[in-house]
Amino acid sequence: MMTQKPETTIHDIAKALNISASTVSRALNDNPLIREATRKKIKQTAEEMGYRPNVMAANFRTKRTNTIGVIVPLINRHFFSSVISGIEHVAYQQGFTVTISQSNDKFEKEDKIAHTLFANRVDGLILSIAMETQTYDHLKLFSDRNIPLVFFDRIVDEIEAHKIVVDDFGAAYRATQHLIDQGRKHVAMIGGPLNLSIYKNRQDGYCKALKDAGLDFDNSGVVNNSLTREDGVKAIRKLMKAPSKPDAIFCANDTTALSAILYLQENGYRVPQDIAIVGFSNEPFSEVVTPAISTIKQPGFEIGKKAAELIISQILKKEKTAKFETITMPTELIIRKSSVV
Amino acid sequence: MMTQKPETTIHDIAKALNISASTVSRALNDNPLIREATRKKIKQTAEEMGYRPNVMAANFRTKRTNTIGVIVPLINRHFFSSVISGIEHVAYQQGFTVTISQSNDKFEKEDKIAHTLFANRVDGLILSIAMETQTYDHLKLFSDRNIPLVFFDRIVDEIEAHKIVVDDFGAAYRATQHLIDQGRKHVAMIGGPLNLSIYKNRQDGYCKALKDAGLDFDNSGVVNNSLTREDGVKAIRKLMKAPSKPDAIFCANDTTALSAILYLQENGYRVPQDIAIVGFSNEPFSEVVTPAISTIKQPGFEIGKKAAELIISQILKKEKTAKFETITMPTELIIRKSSVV
DNA sequence: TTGTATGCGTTATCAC
DNA sequence: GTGATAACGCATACAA
Repeated sequence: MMTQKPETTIHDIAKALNISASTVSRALNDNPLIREATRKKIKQTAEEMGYRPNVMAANFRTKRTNTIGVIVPLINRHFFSSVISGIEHVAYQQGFTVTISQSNDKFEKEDKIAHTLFANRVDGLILSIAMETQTYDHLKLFSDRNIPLVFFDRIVDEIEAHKIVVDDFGAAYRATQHLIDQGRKHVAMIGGPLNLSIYKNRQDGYCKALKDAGLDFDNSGVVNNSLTREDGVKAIRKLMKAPSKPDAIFCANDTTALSAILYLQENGYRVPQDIAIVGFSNEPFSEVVTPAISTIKQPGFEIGKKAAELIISQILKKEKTAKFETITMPTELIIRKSSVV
Repeated sequence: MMTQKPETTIHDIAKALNISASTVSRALNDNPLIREATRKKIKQTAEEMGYRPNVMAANFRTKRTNTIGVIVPLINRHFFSSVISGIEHVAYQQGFTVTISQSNDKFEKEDKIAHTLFANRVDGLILSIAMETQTYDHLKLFSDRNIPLVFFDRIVDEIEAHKIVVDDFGAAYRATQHLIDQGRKHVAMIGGPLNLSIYKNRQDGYCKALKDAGLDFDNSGVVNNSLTREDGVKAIRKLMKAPSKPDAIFCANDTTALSAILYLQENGYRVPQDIAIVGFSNEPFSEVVTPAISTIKQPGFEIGKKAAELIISQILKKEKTAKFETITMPTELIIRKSSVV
């Protein structure tokens, strides 16, 4: 059983220098009221005595934690880890700490995490909601008390907050149009759950592109699922069993695009000659798979940076944010081998 | 300017029920001393009054944050984000929060982060050190004060702590042996910085395999760098310019294995016929690139889970950990097209 | 420019 | 079983 040597506090430093603790506190916080010489002496003594500020005490006192909470569906997913990386990058520069949790796309977990983060008094919350989430009381917890909230990717229309999205509609439109430009007439789609606006928007963009091109939109040409590798296989199988087979498929993510390509190759179809494919997200594998997947590039790192900037600026200015904006980040259609003969 | 309605505290509840705050505190913490009826009444009132515990105050008082700090070189890297995901998974179950930072492989940033996390009084720290890191005072900060520390992947021999590694030596040995088994005689290597034991061990395993096979080890057959995509290109270029060209290359990660494959294909070499390749880590792209990359699978998620379990068990038992262990997680050599004709 | 006094909300130590 | 009280370390309003 070791006896811990007690941490030195500002009082210890004060005593050592025969001054008051408040002066020490101010000096350590670079309060301009303190004379330069005093500050210098205090800082030096603090250093010598091995002083480590007790941030918990300061947080408790100031009711601020300098901590940003982040909830994503899955940490271990390239887009989300890129966003997290961007958030951390900015947060670090600004002296904030980042607490990360993953909802695993489950509402229940998201709900619990939100309550935990709230109880821990994070200064702000950045999140992309779970696929399952349909009610938002756990988020109102924050917005009701003016704790800054920033949504990205999977946003919530019902709550007022800054939101960062990409132009899913436009990107999907361009992707679909690109397939049509290649002379494809039966462009099918593998889509996500429509309660999430990003998937709704991607689907709408796809439909609009078909319509504008005068192609009749046939409902059997769209399969909606949760966009996993396995779901992708089921979806492509279903599409290929339909009476009128597609000659192109727009997939709402790269994972299902990959499923489709692998399935098609295994079953004797040629990609892109028989069936052209476009995905969404530009996963790391998309560039190197054969054929390389045409896709929509989303700037994950930049989205994270922007989200952190938005939340920190809200945290630092005390007034309630008057006007919330929805920021649309640029996307890029990357044309690779999977869609061009 | 909104006036925030003040949070209700245990004192408010106490006043409302004409009892003492300590009783409220105990009841809310399910202290068995409190009579069931009292507890029930208190909890109900707390609920009605919208009571939210002030975790900051409790942390301050108890000197515990229920927070685990994590430092990785780069969040946005599949292996690390998998580990983080595993850590979060276990931490969530056990009621811990996870704070993440990335060192970007810079010593200076790692140092600052360590100090910040320490000041924030994380209950424990899990980390994989930066490539640059050569001194460890910032980590002694923790070990000196018996704050649990768990290393994974890039560990530090000089500090006593639980460590989680994979058998880099053995895995590299098997990978190299596999290449030799394919009849390769000139097996080169693209290695990482040797101050990190994982890369040292991988290189040693490679050398041992050559030696055991009676192949003479030629120093010009190894190029060490920081294993980025670009470094990989430089390395393969250098290897192919050497007087005796390799007919196989063991790469210390999949990123450089990919660099090598792409470079070789562009320059008219066939993989694996002319040159066989094995990587390390099993990145998501490795399975789907053509040819698919033979590689060593590291259980990132499991490593994260194990790290979290180890640190939490240390946090919960108050005594100083007497005996530290180094846990070796299993790896698997996945043989794909890049190494087998 | 510095010092004094107070309180943040909770838990822990004593009492009763 | 419950209550009164102190203490955690710091920041700040106010005083000097």
